[in-house]
Amino acid sequence: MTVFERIYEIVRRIPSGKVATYGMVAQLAGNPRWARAVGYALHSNPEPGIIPCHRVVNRSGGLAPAFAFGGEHAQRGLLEQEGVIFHEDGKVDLERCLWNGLDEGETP
DNA sequence: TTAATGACCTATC
DNA sequence: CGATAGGCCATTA
Repeated sequence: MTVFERIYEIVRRIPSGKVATYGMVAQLAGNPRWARAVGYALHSNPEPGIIPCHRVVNRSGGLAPAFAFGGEHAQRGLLEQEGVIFHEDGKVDLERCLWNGLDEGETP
């Protein structure tokens, strides 16, 4: 049992059309300082295809400089396909697509 | 066990 | 706004 497993649980819980930040995942995982561990966990990506790493972005709303799926371009396409809004800067609209941590409980 | 690594975050200049 | 520095943590070799 590792933080690893826990992080995957959180990432998997991210609903489509929304994105979560490493810090958020870390916090949901149990500790807000696992941000780095989260990045490492996804980098390891022991279960590709099951873990939507493309839904995980940094605090700026931008992805890693070298995404594993095929680059940031691939991620942008995937997120756009899910309904995530992107800015001209190539960053995600955290104001609209940032996951609040709830599977369905929105905040109207 | 020690040392090294990393897809982070925050603060400061 | 861009760049730099430091700090935190877990995983791997």
